[in-house]
Amino acid sequence: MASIKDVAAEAGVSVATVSRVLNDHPSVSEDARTRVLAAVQTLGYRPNAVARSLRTDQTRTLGLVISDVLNPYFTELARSVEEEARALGYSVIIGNADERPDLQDHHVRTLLDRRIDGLLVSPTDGGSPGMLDAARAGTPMVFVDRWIAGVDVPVVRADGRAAVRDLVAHLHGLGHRRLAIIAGPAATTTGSERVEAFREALAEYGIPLPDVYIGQGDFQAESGRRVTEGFLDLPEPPEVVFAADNLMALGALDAIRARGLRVPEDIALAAFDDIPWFVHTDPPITAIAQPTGELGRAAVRALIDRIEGRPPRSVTLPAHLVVRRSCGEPAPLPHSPVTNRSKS
Amino acid sequence: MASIKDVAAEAGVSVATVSRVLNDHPSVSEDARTRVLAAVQTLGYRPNAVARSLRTDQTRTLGLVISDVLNPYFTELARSVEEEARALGYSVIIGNADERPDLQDHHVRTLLDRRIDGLLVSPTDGGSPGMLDAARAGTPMVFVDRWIAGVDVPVVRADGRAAVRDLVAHLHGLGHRRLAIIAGPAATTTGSERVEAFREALAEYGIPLPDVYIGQGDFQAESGRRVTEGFLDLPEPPEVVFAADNLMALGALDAIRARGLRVPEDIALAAFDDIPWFVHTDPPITAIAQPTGELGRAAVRALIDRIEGRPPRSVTLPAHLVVRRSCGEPAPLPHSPVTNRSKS
DNA sequence: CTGAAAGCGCTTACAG
DNA sequence: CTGAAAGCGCTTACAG
Repeated sequence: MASIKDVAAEAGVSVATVSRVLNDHPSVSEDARTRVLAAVQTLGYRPNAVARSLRTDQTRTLGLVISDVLNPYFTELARSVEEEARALGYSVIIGNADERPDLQDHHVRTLLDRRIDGLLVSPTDGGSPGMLDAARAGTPMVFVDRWIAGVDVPVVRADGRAAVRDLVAHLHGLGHRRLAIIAGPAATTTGSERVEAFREALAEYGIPLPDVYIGQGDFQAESGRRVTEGFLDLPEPPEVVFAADNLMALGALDAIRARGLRVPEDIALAAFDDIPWFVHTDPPITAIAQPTGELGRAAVRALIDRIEGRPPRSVTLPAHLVVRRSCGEPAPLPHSPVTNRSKS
Repeated sequence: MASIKDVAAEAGVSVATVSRVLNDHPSVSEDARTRVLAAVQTLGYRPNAVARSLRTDQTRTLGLVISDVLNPYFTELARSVEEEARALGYSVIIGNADERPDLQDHHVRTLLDRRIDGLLVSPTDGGSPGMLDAARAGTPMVFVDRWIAGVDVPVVRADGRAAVRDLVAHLHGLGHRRLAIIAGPAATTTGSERVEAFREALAEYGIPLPDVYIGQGDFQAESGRRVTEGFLDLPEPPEVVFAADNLMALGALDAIRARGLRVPEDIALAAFDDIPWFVHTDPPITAIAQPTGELGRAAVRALIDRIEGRPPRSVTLPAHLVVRRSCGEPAPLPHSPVTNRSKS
């Protein structure tokens, strides 16, 4: 691979001059510029980003540590992050934590070792040691979607409270009174906040949220299945299951279907996070949609502000309810009346 | 951030010695080793990967350029790639081409500039200039899923021919005779191969594949919608639509539903690539499943073999048919008999 | 406008 | 076993 020395030799100038034309430095003669450019052409020269980074102490790279690449929500987030970063002249390296704190830590460390300029993270838990260290060490950092309290890092996220309230109103209007939730890990903000929002919304209707109706999931499909089975085994199973993310909703559907039950006739289902497939599931699933693309872009802007010395701002955007048929409305076709469980 | 010099000073040795203990070089006294390790501890020292890479001329990083992150198939592929790479001591940087040759080129260039040790690519088209250059320049490279003819690069992919034959047998057995396909870009191998496999399988039953039954898509949902609308507008619309990937199947469903038609009563649907949601769509979708995880792992192994000087091998794994209900079997419940289109 | 030189943080022959 | 020194490929004051 040709190096800057080769280009300098080919163009008959010093490496300093080559570097200057490559970096658009103003004081370069027109003659030198054209000769360097020609040499770059003939040699097919591309600057070594590793060397440049070592010298300038910046990589123009952002790290993004997400909780689960297999979750369409994060994959969409990742896409918008990369897009905005690219538009602003940065690359992004994604680390997938798979909802595992140890893996999250692995990626944070690796990313920091590579000297990324800043870190975007959606923490998997209360904060793995490596992440906390990074935050304390002053690494430019922004939390997206999930965040950690007590750490001085800007947060870009969606507020689902109003949407959850709308959801509960919708469910209440349909006559549902026994509502359960499949929660995410309590150590994660989206895990606990969604439960709290749900509890508060229920309280407005005088409906309690008993512990047996709070299933502990981990945002992955398998946990949705397990928790739902537990709900269905209850002496008084819930009429509605609200999954705190789309993957656990998938697991819930698996469990419900395995029992030969139907949605929404036997049990209603709603999910946090909307995905294109929810339109085509049987039945279409009522969900709370986040402005995912906006979140990703805002997070990148905040992080780059921080990196480039401008004051970063936290951003909170509203989520909204998308009503479909999985909770019982609008009066689904009354097919296959034989069910073994009925609403209260 | 502490550098190797700081550690050396703290431990009272030279930087060479620090480097040796960090790299497990045998000739270091026990005493020096413990002092260095202690210094590393107290300073929270982490080696600068950028400097190390510049010096050793290796980054222990693999580049993965995929066609579309929003496609669950690629996201699963990416996950298995990262997993296997991590197990073998490598990191991976993902570049998302969004099915755009120009973006693919951007990522290949950026990755090469970063001096990744090897490149895994699922080419978006016949080969963008940057990619071809890289292959010719001898960059360690392996094609996954899609490949480019005439380039001497190992290929790790699935062979869907047998599965497509099984699919056609299944469709023929259900009485379908007018079968259409939503193809991927002809410039991509999976785009053309799937059409050819389909055509050959149909030929075995004496069924032709007229041009009007070949819709040109680009592997993204919107094209599936557009092509399907075209099919439905035909004087003699097909009885079956086979989408060459899951995203175009999603678009097809959107289009079918927009017309108020039902699957499979009015039109059957099958897809290449299986995803968890296909179990829960209305109706569950018959699909051809690839051994995605295996492909990702095999591709990483081949690439690392190449990087580390061992002869890499191309790998072809079989895909298989997963029959569900979207093509008409097993005799779906006869609900809502009022349809405006019937089978031949 | 231009070049020689220092230096970013490492690793690794080389000499001892 | 250990350290001084060179060098990876760049960028950037500094001097001219």
